[in-house]
Amino acid sequence: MAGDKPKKRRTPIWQAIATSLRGDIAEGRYQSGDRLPTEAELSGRFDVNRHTVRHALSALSDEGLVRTRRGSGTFVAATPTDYPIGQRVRFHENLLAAGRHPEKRLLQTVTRSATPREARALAIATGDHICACLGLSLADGRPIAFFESMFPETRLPGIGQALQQTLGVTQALDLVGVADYTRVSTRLTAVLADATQALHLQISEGDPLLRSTGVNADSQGNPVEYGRTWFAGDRVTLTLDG
Amino acid sequence: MAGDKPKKRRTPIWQAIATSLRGDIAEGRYQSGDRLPTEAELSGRFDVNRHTVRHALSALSDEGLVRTRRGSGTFVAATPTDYPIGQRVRFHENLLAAGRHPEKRLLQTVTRSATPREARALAIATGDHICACLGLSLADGRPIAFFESMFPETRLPGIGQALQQTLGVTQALDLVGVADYTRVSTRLTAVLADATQALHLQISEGDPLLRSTGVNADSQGNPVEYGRTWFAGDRVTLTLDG
DNA sequence: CAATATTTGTTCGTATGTATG
DNA sequence: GCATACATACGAACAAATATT
Repeated sequence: MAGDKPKKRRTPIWQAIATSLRGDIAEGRYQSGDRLPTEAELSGRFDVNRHTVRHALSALSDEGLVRTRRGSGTFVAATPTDYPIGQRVRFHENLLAAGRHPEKRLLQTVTRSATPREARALAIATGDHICACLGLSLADGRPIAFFESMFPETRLPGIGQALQQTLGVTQALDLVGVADYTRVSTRLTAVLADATQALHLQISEGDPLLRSTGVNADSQGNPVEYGRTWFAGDRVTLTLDG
Repeated sequence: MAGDKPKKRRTPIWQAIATSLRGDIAEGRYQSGDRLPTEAELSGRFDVNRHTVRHALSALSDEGLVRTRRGSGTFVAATPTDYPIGQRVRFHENLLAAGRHPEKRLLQTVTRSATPREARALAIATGDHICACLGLSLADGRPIAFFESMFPETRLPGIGQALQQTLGVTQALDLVGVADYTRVSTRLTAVLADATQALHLQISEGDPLLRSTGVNADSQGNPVEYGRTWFAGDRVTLTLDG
């Protein structure tokens, strides 16, 4: 039709609305799982046609930020948990800093002999006793990772009891005399979930997992933990700080 | 039938066979990708039943040392390529240092407008032109990663031609005046391969991929590249140096 | 393309030695 | 001694995927 009547708008209205909603979600005004206002309400609030609101919502949906269900509404998608990894990996601190509620469940703790691979990683002799524990990490009640952690019992006497008494690796290691520890190596790859992992993580067999293999060492460089963690691919994003 | 008095055997035959084959592989007698002798040949060579050979091969397969293909044979598994990631990611240098032959194939290069997400990542205005290219990274002729790389053409005039002339990102950026660049953010998660990715990576749809999303910036901190890379989960292990 | 041979995968069955209670 | 369970080892036949002619 005719040319521009209003002032030359550099950004389309729908993008402005999308940006606004994106901000609301980012600031936590609408949280994961919350229902956004109806398209009618939004078109009233922004004083635009409902089509324009739909365009904005469509963009957010493309970004994976929201999901719409016909007849039900538009919902904020479950945001993947950002999980920083680096030289210091502290599960509870990481998630608390992100404003989430961390939780850890120990499923099993056994003391057994180290396999050759485990012995090499921990720099102990094959057959030396290690304390191995399986567990689950949750954020806001949702399982996000399944882990297997091995501690050299010969180097850290009493680590077994310490792990069962306390809730976190950091505290347990502190109890047996390791005041500080840092990550000396991390290896990452992608695998498919087997039946056991799927069960614990409440996902389906064959879903993608991000597997992290790492060694933590004390300040003298002695390995104090060799662990493998399987992160649910759609619930976690590992972030590396440049 | 059984006239023989079997001597007291401490280690099972199948374990001895597994150890023997493991040694052959370790000494390079069978190299990565080579086909082992058929089960029939092995059962003849070791003078045992095929089941016994299969038991040994099964153990090696569990260790990830070999992989069997029905109707085809048993092959020495290709060792996953170690791929260090950190503030400096240089594909060619990384692989050359590991004694492998790196290769890069550009599949497509187009210039188009940036989506909001891309614009945000590159710190440009939505709609600014970017040069987007799809490609494939190979090690020793095997595809290991599929990538999508976006460059801000407004900030780096001529990047499109530079990319098509040269073989690597580093050289192309050098041509348009970016002498050095570092990674300012990296995000990792696991996903399943779709049909396109599976085709290019020569894997199956639904195989696990490790997706890396990252931004590279020049020494002043201006983003010069926004890229996503999908690594074949069973061919690559990302390593982080502590 | 089709027929054939090769090779691994699966499922029966049989037999022996060893550890356990 | 006996019953049971488990790991090991051999034999035969067939199914299914692949390679070759």
